[in-house]
Amino acid sequence: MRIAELSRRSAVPVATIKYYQREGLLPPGELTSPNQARYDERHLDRLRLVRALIEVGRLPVATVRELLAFLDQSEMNPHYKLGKVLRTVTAARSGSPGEADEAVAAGTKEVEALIERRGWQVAPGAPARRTLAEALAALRRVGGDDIADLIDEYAALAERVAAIDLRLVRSRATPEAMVYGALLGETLGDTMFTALRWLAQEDASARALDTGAPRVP
Amino acid sequence: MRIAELSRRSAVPVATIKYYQREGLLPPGELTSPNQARYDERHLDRLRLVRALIEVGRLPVATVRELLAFLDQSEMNPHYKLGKVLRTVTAARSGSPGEADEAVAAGTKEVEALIERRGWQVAPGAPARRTLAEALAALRRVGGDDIADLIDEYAALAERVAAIDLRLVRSRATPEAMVYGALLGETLGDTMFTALRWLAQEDASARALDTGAPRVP
DNA sequence: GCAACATGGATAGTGTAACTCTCTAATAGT
DNA sequence: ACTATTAGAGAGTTACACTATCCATGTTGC
Repeated sequence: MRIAELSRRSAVPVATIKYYQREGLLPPGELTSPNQARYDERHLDRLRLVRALIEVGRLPVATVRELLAFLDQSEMNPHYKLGKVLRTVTAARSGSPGEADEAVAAGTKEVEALIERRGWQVAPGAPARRTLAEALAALRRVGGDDIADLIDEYAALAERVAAIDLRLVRSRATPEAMVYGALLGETLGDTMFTALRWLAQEDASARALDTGAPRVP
Repeated sequence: MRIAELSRRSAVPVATIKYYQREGLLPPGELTSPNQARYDERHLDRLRLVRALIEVGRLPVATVRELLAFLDQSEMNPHYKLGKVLRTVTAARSGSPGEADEAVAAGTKEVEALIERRGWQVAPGAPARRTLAEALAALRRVGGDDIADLIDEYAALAERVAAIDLRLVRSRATPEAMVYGALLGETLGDTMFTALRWLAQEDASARALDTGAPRVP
């Protein structure tokens, strides 16, 4: 197919497709002449993945490029690749590191204690450690200690969510499919779970606090 | 205190404080002369909250302004206020609406069926509905049907997370404190839970897929 | 065969968000 | 007196994700 059809089928403007190609998110089409190229289903699949990661998964373009580069590396050990993918996604979805005052230091200690308590195996440099430490520090700074104190209960549920994720990943046939599944789980799956939590929260509020269903103003 | 001290104690640059004042996130100080103002602890608390919502909760400045305006409205019914807060936060954290093709329409149907199955009370226009529908549609477009098919299991856990959130909110003394707690839970608490999920995922991968702890390259 | 439209590739421009800088006149502290 | 600081307003900056314009070539409908 030509670029116009690729654009129509993916609902992505031609200019944007060209932009993604420049940025290395989408391989060039097969040139049939100096200014004509042909695209196939693989381009369409890739484009759909890119849009899903950017729009639904809210990943920056630069991160998507990194992730796709990993996926395309067939000579990399899949287990190593999986670690890279997890780390890249979490690093991108964490904010930029705030400054480390004593509140964050205390949060870091809390995180270490939690990991110890639950016997989790987590790399020392995992971005999620810092994200969690900063979230705890922020909660304690603004009067949300009661929330921070329930971290063990939340952790127990997070573990069960991760167990579902893992079961999914393992059910996939090849190591490559497992890595791909882990990527989807950590980006789109995360968005999905967050939305489910919002719905459940709204239900809980409506039910218990008698707000009624929040009205559209 | 003067603005320099406010800046030092909050670790927010003076120029940024002035920007937040212009944007209506922070009330002006008490003017003691045409070009001198005094700030107190309430300003510091507010500033800390603003930074936490922006940096840790990843909310846009415009959304924070909206939320603070609700919190400051003392004459608004707290239950209504709570609904407004939930809706405002979820709307901000959802992406901008993508176009509604037939995949999203199918996702919407799935979401409605799920809400029905679980007996959830959710307003028809809740932003989370669309977010979830788009996440499902995206998953199915990129080969993540297996993930989308587990939505009921995820929903059951989301319900339990929401139950913890609710218990917290109810344990607060006044209606105003409850609304404030709900805000913290839905922003900072969400960041906290997501980070916990990442840690649990890394543990699960390390344990079951034998990746070893992912190394820092 | 040829006019109208489409394409690849390069470059430049746009819009938004969140700051950050500069300036002025007027204090505050010493 | 003199240096540093401040309020308030406006302009400038940076990062990001597109979006638009060109031009030389191709393709296509008639």
